[in-house]
Amino acid sequence: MVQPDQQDPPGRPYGGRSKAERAAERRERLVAATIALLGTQGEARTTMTAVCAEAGLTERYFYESFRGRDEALTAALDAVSTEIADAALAAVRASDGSPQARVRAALGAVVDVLSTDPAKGRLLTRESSANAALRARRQALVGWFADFVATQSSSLFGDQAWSGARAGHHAIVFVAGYAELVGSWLDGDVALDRDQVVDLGADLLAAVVRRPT
Amino acid sequence: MVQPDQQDPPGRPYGGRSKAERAAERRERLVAATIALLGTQGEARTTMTAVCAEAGLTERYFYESFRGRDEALTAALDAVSTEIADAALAAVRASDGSPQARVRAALGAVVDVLSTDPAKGRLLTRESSANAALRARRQALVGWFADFVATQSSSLFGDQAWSGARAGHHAIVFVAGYAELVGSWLDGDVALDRDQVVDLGADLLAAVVRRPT
DNA sequence: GACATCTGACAGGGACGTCTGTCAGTTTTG
DNA sequence: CAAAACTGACAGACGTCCCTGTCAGATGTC
Repeated sequence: MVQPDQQDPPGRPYGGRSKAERAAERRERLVAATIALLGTQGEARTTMTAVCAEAGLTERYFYESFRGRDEALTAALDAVSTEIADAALAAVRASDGSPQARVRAALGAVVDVLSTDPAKGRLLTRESSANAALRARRQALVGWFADFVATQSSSLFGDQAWSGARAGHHAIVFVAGYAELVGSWLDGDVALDRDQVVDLGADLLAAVVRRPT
Repeated sequence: MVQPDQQDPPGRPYGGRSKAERAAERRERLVAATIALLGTQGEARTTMTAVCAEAGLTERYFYESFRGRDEALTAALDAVSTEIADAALAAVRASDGSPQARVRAALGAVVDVLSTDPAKGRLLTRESSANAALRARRQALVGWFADFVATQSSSLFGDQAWSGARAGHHAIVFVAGYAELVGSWLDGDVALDRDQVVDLGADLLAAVVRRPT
């Protein structure tokens, strides 16, 4: 019998790390490379070959983590999305001021992430609809962020806020619209400073999500 | 001397129409075909070959009107954009009610154009950022529509409206956000009827562009 | 130390789209 | 009726990217 004693551990350590660790690290490098390329070169130039070169890996390892180019693109979009969602949530939790102050904290956290690494900003605000797969994911994310905004607003503004489906529709407009504005701001097409962009967002969120008094 | 008597008219009639007429008609067919393909098949499948086949013309005539694929794509986007701008302006001029009623008339005209021919809706709300060239044109159009909205709002709402740069920024959010909402509505992801979508837009426009009283 | 696995480099088939060129047949002009 | 322009069909070079496969060398286990 040439059968191995155990047929489950088909991976052996290498360089001191297990197979799973190595694969995870490679995947991370590939995602980071995809984010960098998407945000600097654009979707069209973010080819599999380019991603592998940027990550310092060969095509074989690409297929280890992704079924194809689209999966890497959506993974990059997901990574940036969860990062800003986490940042916004953490900022809300860390803030203990008025609802308006909490909104500003959350928007400030988002704006800071996207402007500190402009590649992430461009990826999220511009390249996120450059591809059919990205577009589908972006739509889902807009819906997710809209729900997030509606829920948070409801708990922040209480009775003063819309609720239910209407709040969701208004939030969609805010999320997509503010993303566009931030994108233009990152491009230098909007003459505002960081605090003004945040304040503008807070004002608009209040105007859009709160009921007329 | 074999020189022609006149060197300017290097085109002769054919089928009863002048060269310029024929070229213009072919260009129109190509633009219509591009709109149809962009709006039904998506940007990726809107290849030059496909556009020519859809228009019933051969590649040579493509280059008669466009330098390349990108020019045809942006021409299609421009055509739909001017159509809805004209429709909105005509609706405002035809309406003689309150500012709110005029806004509803304008938004209704836009929504009707985009829902009557869903291809135009998808093209404008989804595929308009599927390509680097389209994205650049879309950004310019968002700015243009935002100025349009700000100007119209200013004349409709008078002192109650923001003015200047701030109005422009708010209008960008409204234009991009409402486009997203209409796109979702066209996809069937928003459970509203036509009038509700229009009213929602009118409410949001008022909330976004008017000063808090 | 022998053997299996892992890694990186690279070559090349296959598919697709762009763009140019040719060629026969039709319509118009002189 | 001849010459010139117009039209439509099509072939094929060219470039790019996706994806698979091979191969030598490095690193591990037994």
